Amino acid sequence: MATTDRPLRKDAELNRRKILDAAGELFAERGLGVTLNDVAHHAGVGVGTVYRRFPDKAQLIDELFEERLAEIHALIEKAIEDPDPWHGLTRFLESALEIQARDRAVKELLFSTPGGAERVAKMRAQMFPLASVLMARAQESGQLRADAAPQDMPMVQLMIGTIIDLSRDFEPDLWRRLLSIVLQGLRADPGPPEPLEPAPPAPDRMQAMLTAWKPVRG
Amino acid sequence: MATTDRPLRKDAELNRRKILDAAGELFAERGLGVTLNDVAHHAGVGVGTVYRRFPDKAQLIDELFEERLAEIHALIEKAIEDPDPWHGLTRFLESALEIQARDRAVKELLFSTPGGAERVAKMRAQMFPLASVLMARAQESGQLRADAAPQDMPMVQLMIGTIIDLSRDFEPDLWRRLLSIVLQGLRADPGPPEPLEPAPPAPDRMQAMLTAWKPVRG
DNA sequence: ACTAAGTGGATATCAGTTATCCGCTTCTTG
DNA sequence: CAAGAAGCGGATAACTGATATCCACTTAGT
Repeated sequence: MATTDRPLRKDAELNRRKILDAAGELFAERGLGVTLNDVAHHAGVGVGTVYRRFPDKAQLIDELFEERLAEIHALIEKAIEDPDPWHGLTRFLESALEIQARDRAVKELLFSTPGGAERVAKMRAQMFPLASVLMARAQESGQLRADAAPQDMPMVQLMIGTIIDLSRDFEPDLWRRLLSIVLQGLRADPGPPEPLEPAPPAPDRMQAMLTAWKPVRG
Repeated sequence: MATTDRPLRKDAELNRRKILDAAGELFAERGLGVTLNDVAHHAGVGVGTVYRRFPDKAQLIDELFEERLAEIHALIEKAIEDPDPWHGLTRFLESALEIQARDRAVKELLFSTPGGAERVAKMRAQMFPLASVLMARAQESGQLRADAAPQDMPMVQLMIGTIIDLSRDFEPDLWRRLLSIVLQGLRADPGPPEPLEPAPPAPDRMQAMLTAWKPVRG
């Protein structure tokens, strides 16, 4: 749709890249809520330039995240091929969540359709059967509890995503601790629990984290 | 501060109650984001009346939730007295989360200070040592894993709170399923897992839930 | 050197929230 | 039962914050 047009002027193409880069950075660190004015400023161009290049925010986002989503898709396919099904499952969750930790916008893209991005919806639909396979394998090998369902996967991602958002600016690895707990709870054969990875933050830091937390939009 | 003034006129006092009731309902079902105009309309009075009675939203909230928070406080004190420490712990989490499920505003109050409500901060500070006792007891009895910390408690509440918010309008009890998983992950002596409580929603209902989800404010 | 393409950023527009104002109504009390 | 204080409703002023446009000016490219 965008690539069939005749080539942009050299400087325009450069600005286009600057915009895309700036948007990527800004979305990653502040979420999809950033305005195109912010993006323009951060890219060192005028607002007009951004709007000339991208009809609206949704378009820009679409273009920007096609690759990022494909990345996650690839992750799950790789996880299915892991010889140890449980290991494949946990590695997938970990790596998907690492992406979420690095990029605020990813969670928002995966778990809501701000502008009605149908592309994302399709992607999710594609991933579901893959997640089913991933989990089925871990169940057959007797490692994942039998009553876990593929539907639990996005829930876990969302729950841990909450911790990621909560602690990002204070204790960026804290989510791993909570993920350990959840994974422990998903085992079919829970032996003595493995030690919880990062120690919890000191009570006063917890306090700080909690008061900085912002609730969801109604 | 408010009670030292001379008594309100009869009709004014009545309206005052109507406003408080309406606010309680509205906050419960839509969160703290509702406007005082909404509250006024829902109470069947004019906006002016609300602003005459309450200088601003924060004041209204403060007044409204003093009791609600005390309720949670009482819950944890009761839990400490439970003869079975693990049962006390799980019952506390369940009942606290039931309140969150019933009332959208509670989570926002507990886990953020929108207007700088110091009262809430104090309350949290009071609860922390109680949570410590609750958990210590369960650890001494060998039921709660030794490396769990009181700091994990609010995290769990937040994580499950996410599921509550996600599923409230579709599958209001779904959070219990995820709580089961987390609790399983917190046991020191995990035998064969207990069956997961509510079944997961059908895939298409999951899809609906996820696309309705709104991300946090940046 | 000429023109089509591109640029910046002030600004119009829109939406949503908070809070005020003031003409009118209702209580209260002497 | 009068009179004035207290209270009421709700239109609307004042903000805030975001999106998107417009147009005088600059630059690339033939």
